[in-house]
Amino acid sequence: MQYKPRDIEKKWKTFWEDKKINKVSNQSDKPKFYVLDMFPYPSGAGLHVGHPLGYIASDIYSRYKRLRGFNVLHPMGYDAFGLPAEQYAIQTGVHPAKSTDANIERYRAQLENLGFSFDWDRQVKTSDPAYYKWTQWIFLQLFKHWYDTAVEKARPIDELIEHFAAHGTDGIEAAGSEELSFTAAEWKAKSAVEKDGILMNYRLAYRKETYVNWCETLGTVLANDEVKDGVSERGGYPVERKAMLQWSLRITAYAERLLNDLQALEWSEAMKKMQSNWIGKSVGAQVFFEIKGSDRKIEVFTTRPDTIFGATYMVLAPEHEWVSELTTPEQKEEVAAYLDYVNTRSERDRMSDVKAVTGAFLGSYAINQFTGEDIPIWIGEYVLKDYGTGAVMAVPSDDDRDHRFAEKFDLKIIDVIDKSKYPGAGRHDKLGIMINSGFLNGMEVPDAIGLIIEKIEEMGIGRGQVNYKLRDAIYSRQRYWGEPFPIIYDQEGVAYAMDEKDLPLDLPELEDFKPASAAKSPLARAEEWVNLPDGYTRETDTMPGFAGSSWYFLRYMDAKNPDAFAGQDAINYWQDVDLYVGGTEHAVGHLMYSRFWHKFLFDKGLVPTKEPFRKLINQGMIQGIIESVIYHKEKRKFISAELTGNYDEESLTEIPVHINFVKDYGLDHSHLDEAGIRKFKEWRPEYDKAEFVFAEGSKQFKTRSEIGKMSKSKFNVVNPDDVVERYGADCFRMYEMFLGPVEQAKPWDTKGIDGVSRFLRKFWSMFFNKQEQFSLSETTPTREELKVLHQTIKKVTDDIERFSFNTCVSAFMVATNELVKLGCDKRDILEPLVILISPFAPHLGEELWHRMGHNDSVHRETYPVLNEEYLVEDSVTYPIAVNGKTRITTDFPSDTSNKDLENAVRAMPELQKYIDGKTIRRVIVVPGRMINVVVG
RNA sequence: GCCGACGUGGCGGAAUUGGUAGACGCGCUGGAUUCAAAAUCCAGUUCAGGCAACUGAGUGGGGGUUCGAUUCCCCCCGUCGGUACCA
Repeated sequence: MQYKPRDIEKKWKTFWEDKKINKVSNQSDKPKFYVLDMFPYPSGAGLHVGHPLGYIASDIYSRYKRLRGFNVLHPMGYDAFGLPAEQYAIQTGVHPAKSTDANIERYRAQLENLGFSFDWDRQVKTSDPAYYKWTQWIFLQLFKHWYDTAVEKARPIDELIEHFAAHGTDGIEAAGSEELSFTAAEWKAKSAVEKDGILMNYRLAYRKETYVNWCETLGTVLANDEVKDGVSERGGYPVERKAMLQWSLRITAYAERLLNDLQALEWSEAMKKMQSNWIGKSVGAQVFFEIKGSDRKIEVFTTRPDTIFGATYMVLAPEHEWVSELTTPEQKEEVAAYLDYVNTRSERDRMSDVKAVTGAFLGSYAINQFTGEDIPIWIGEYVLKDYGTGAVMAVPSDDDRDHRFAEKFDLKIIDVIDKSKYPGAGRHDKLGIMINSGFLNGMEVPDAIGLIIEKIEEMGIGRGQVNYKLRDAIYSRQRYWGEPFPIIYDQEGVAYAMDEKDLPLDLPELEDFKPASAAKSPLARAEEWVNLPDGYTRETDTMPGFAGSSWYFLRYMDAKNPDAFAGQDAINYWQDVDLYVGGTEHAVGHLMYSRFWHKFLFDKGLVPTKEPFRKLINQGMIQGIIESVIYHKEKRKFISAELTGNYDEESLTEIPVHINFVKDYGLDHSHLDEAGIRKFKEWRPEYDKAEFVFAEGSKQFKTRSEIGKMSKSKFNVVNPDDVVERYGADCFRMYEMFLGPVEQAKPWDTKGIDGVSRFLRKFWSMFFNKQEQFSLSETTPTREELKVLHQTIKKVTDDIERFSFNTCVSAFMVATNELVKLGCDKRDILEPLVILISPFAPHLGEELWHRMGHNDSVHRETYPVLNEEYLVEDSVTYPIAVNGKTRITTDFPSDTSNKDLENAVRAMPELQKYIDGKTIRRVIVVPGRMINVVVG
């Protein structure tokens, strides 16, 4: 009987569906286990072979946990709002909801094809009004809360208003954009607009002016990576920095908790480090600098207040609000020119380009109260508006960037730290002895920091402060395809929350998805929707991608609940995610926002856990091979890749070519042969007439190959459906695991799959006799057979527990090779083996299980028990090394003592030639492992 | 630039706590089976030298710790991910 995956897989899929095998209940006597995958964005290119990698791993783990007696939640859904669908709509006029639903349907079919044990009744879709009702609801809660730093907890905004009415800002410790101070009487006297402005300073969801990359021609805001060299990547239109009034979330209020709670998580150290670096806690001081001839004081944050005697100038971010005020008439022209330049630079450029030092002098001076000197005020692109206060006191002697800036513009440098006692210490190290620093002279740096902060506080010009690199998240998008804000404004622009019982606020229907004029979201076009009868207007921006994905894992717990984002019973049962599997590309963004939302819901008493994701496994990307042909733009010829050295790189361009046309793709000698060139010309008729230039004497037109993302635009997408069609889902699953460690990135190569396919046929054949009939022997297994079985149980179990699925597949191969060699056909061996393999190859396992005479699903079985007795060895093979180099191997009985081993080795005649007259200095015996003879 | 990860045969990778480097699979070579092919099976396969026994080298490069380093430490190179509006 041949192994026919196509028939088997279809049969068992139906069986599982009919018997509701994958249905998960929120009530169970079993312990719970929640396994979560990062849900996909349903792109138009469909699922490619890279997507399922993590899903397969988590599915294996889920099925394994079920066999071990857990009630396992393993759901799937779609991150359905996003830019690509909107761009597609702009190009084609197809409504994003329509294209998204079509893509979801395709994803669903592709996912089902792979035999995952998802409980599809819990599927979520972030663009579904029944879902985003709750995204909007959580947003409103953020809007209605402020963060009380005294109790480290979010509190209702009404309590803050009451406090203001009774005591003003007195006794308030709150996370805010800036520090405010007023009395109760002053509060009461304020207008509605003023009160709105003040509350925005405290709300966890608030509006403020922020800078964005604005592209006038495209009429839209661009992401940093859509901007290349100051112009838009699409079309090459100019991009400028523009201030816009936008919603933000006050994630900074939670910075300390986000940092501290990392400790208890079972995440990789690398991941925790990335998060903590992103939060970027630094301890230092806030200092106000007086400005000569002005009442203004410039606020700076510095981690090195000890170096304040060396602060010889100041640098403001070019966007700093006082730039124009502090610019003197003589400097006006220069400053304006510089601001024009900075406007064309993306934040990324400004941070990474450290060699090109740029700046402009404003003409004004601040006063360094410690040296008493006037210090010039500059602007420079290396100071970013949203980092700290957007202004730095520059200490060229102890900061690299300040140093480069001072050298370039010939500014004064005063050495304030003598590092001679600490050879090897760099400019940034907080080490050395203070010099040229008045009362600090002679002190060690750490002591000086303490004293200067005291002094700064005493002088009333600042105080010790903790600062975070983490910035509040901009939450507005001028786009159509996102959650509408449940916010309305009165004629004066005061923001009000919509009534919660009117949620969800549905997206209005539109014909045209292009941005509206004057930097407005497309929603501004839906005038009837925007303008309410009573004169109020709706917010026209929509929420960003991370809105829906910041809480979706909670919705799965109770996906259809109409009365809450999830019912309290369900949340109390499932608690949190035990295992979260997803890509490192989400290491900071998504994981940080989810943690923030979760903590907020925890403060509200709506979730019982402080952290959403207990354990995190990062899956590496499966990359594709990008093949391109080299085209000479002016000569309009294609150049074989090995000849490009003869041409100016500027005149050449790479044109991606479909990998199916390329011979030996991914290899050094990847090329187009005659047929390949013909296919290429048929595919891209615009190049029909172009000449192909070959290397002399060569018939192969070489292509350039590189490893990169699989994407529609690179024509290198490999669809799992095609692989499944040919080899079966079980083979695909095992092959993806076999490729290598889940965490590691690796290129896809379909060629190797034959090995796994051969293995599955071999495994299958163990259950059949020579007449190809299903046949098992009921005789008692030999010790040797039992050893193979129990070694495999041990290896596979250990490896699943440490998420090493590639070595599990190897273990199954090894076991099969050995059992076939032993001619084993015994039920007592093969039955446990089928259970063991069923998480990896669920259809194959089910088929064999039923053929063995069982009626219930193998996936409801109990995991085989390891018996260590069968693993005991009588003898150990010792490698014997001389000076660390292995020379011979010999068997010894397992219970030989170290002393006996040493004596036996010393006496071995075959070892003498390696000792070669030298003396044996030592013999190192590692019991059960190896023996090393040290000679010299 | 900054933060993080990775680098082992022709290829994907294994070596779990510092203890036989290359498990398992692909590919390749030779053979069996076949009219032939596919499929299957057997043997070999890190590199260099040698008919062989064997000898030497070898885990991106350089240095260090150790009886012993793919594994630990320092420096360098390369690739990938993130860098706040791609998802």
